[in-house]
Amino acid sequence: MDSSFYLYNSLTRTTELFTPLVPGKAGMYVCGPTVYSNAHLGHARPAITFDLLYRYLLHLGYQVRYVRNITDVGHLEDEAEETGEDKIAKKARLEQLEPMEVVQKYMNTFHRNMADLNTLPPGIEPRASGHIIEQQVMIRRLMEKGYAYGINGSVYFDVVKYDRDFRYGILSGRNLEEMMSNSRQLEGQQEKRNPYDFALWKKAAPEHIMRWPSEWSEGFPGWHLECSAMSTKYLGEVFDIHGGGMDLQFPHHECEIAQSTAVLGHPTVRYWVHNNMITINGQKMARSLGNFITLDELFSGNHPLLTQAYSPMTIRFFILQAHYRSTLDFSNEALQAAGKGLEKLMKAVALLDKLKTSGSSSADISALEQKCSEAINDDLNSPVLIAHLFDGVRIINSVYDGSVTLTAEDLEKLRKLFYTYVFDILGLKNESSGTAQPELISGLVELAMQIRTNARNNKDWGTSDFIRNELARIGIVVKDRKDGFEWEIKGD
RNA sequence: GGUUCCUUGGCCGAGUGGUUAGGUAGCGGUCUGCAAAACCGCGUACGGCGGUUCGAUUCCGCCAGGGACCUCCA
Repeated sequence: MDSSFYLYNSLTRTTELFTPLVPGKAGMYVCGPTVYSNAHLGHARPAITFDLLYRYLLHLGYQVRYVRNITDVGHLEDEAEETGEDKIAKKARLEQLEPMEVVQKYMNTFHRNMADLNTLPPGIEPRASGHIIEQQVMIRRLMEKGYAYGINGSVYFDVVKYDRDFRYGILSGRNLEEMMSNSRQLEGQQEKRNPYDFALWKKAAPEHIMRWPSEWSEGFPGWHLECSAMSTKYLGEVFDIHGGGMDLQFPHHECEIAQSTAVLGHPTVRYWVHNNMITINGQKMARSLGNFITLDELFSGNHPLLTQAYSPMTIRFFILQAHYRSTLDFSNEALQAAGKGLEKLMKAVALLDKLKTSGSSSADISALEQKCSEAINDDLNSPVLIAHLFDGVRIINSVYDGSVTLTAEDLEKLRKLFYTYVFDILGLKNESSGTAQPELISGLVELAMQIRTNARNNKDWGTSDFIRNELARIGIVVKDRKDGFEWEIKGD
């Protein structure tokens, strides 16, 4: 099996052959959510993108350490303003909850949504609030090395000094001098030596609940610091993959690079991988823009913009049908199309067990295998992979209809191909409504169909159609075939 | 204003210097008692204007439109 896996590296802006730091092992850190409200469609993009990457690395035989953090402290409403309030703390105030209740509430929802989307849980899911010590240690080291300065109980990262010794802006392609000459002057940042310096430690205002003691002040860590501290703690000073949304490239990931490099003297991440955004009416879907649809709303159809509910697998398939580095535009029409396509794919998979084999094959399964492998190896090109799988769908349906033949060996190969790509790698699963009493239902349907078959034998089309129509009305679809009939419970 | 990306058929969305992406929707056909499903076929898609080339949707330039980042964001 060809395992030359190529991945686009945002840092070098090229597609590179993936070679792990340690043969047979892969380390991956992905920026998780800030848990202060419900997860929306946009959050499904990185979750599914990096789930695909995780699953594919596992498929290739790597022992993968997958770390995805939960930001539960330190994320300010407005980094630039001195008045910036911690997002969690703000929500806690609004909902009259303990900050940790807010965190737990939305973390639970996030986990439920992720499980619904059939994403595999990360191996380690560290929380910022659980790594205050590690972050403080890092601040201390940054201060010792002269890359951080304290003032009025807060500590800031010295971007200018860092830029002199290394270079600030390598990931986002920015130049500090240009940035400074082009930036508008913001009010209320007198504490910092430079507007692009960012907080490592913030002194907590008297009313601030989330606070930890430190030699600088009672306060809390800055947002960017947690990822630097936790990624190196669990993955080492150099690790393979760091993922996240493109919108995190600057400043978040840029600051992470600066912090880690300043402490260690060398870069830590080998492949930076960024997923693109989901748009709605051509605009990025974001909590702060207010144009978002939560995953629960999508699953229930309970949102003014939704004409119907969409199942988790429809959402997953919708996302996988676009390349992860392209924007993906939300619309009901697009989601419905994805749902229909997924249904077609899953029906074909179910058909694999009903196919008859022949002495010879009239379809080239090996060629299909090759194409699928090439697609996924080409920077996780899931849309092309899916296109090839639909070629396989046509083969399956044609074999079922008898216009294409397969040997037992080829059929086994095709079955393995579909199971591997559809279930293991793309992470799709069957959602057919697990009805409560399948035996009772099938017994009743079989009874009705027996009556219908008798009617058909007597060319009593009226009775035949009546039974078919009535079954359809309660959601059971009848399909007549040359040699009998089939029926199935229609999914939503 | 700075940096950067995008513009593909009704919709979503791949891709390529000359050959079918795929899904969905539409149309025609096969099959069927009629359907459904499936299969087969179809519709002159590559924002505009120039250039390079034997040949450009694909490369270059200009123009138009849109997006992302430069605040928090997946």
